[in-house]
Amino acid sequence: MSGFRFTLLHADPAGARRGTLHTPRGAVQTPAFMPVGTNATVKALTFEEIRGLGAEIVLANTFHLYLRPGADVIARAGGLHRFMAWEGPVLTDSGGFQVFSLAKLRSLSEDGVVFRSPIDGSEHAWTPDRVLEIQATLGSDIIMPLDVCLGYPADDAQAADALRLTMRWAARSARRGAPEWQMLFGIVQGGFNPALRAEAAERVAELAFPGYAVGGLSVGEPRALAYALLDAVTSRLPQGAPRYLMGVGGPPDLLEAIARGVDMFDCVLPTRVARTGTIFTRTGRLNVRNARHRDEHIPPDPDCACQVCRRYTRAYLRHLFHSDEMLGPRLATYHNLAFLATLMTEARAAIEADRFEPWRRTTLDAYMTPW
RNA sequence: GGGCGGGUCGCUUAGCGGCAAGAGCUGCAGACUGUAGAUCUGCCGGCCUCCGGGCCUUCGGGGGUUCGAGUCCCUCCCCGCCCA
Repeated sequence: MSGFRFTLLHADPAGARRGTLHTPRGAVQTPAFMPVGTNATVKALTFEEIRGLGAEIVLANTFHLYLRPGADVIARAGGLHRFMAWEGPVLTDSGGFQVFSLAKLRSLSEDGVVFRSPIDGSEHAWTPDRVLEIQATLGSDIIMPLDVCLGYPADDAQAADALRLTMRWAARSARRGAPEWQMLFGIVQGGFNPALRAEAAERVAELAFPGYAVGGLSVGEPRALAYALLDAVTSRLPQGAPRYLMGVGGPPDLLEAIARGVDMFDCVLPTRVARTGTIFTRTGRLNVRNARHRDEHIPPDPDCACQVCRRYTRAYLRHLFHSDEMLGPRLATYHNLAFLATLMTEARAAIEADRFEPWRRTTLDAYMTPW
């Protein structure tokens, strides 16, 4: 794992952290939001645009790319970065989440999972080792171990079972380790019981991963519960390693999680909702399709300085969406990602200046939409 | 002038004696958190509602038959196609 280093630059008294994750493909300033490029594409945008809007790292998906076009194709292309023409760091998800949410799970055993492809029904067997091997073939920078993902609700017995298996897989993954040019994170699961989460955090931390992910949150559980679970986890992770909250990306959630010591995020929400016309603004989310925007000849978010907000209007975006023009999803996607990039930039500045809490409160108060 | 076909929610249409009346589109809203350009949900004649429903006005116009008519009959108007 040469070339990787996480530097904790500053910690807010309340717990928010400002850091830099150095990778062989560039540094990532944290807290950071990682746009999701499941199929080796952040839907609707080019990577030039992704770079331009301020993203320093993107997520791609092992599950999807393994099934199509196949990790071997990507390897022959010269690796994921060359394949998709993104020179910055890439984090790949292990595919654990997708095996449980998208595939037809055939069996779950000590050795791994057997599932059917949602694309062609073909059967595949994944072990923790195999998943690391696939990610090595893909050539991503930060990789994740196979884990067991639960939906909400899940009772403690289920969560404990899933956690035990996830932990044994984590131990196997840690033993195998990653090539020196990759960074392997550990994943903390544990369902919806704070005590179980705390135990999971401690045990994953014992495996001494260079970074830690928190999985299985924002899957339908009450927000207050998610925050409590997060508290239980981050307080038990080593200070010197980056913490990555998987799958979280609503603006208020990001601020709450940063306050709890999270450094990295990924989420499909900003890009997914953008494709149906929902955009983030400093006063909350809004749907540009709505009739009230028909004659609003103002920027999508008047408080945003992104390329979209500098050139286009709500009325125009509304027209694009109503006309089913592909530029609508493109502009909305660009704006939402730029919005989060800016939000992260502001959060970093606030932490550095020891004014994260007041900044967070002000920002949350202005952001009226409750999610 | 003659022969067919047709006029039902903004559009396209279903309906063939019990109908405030089905579908699709549009429209009006909502959902989406390790991806889903997908999809799903609610509303879409008016008024009231204790949300169970209640009342009123509707299927080109007028008249009629019938307990009951968008549906059957007469008549007028309009549209499309064909023949002259």
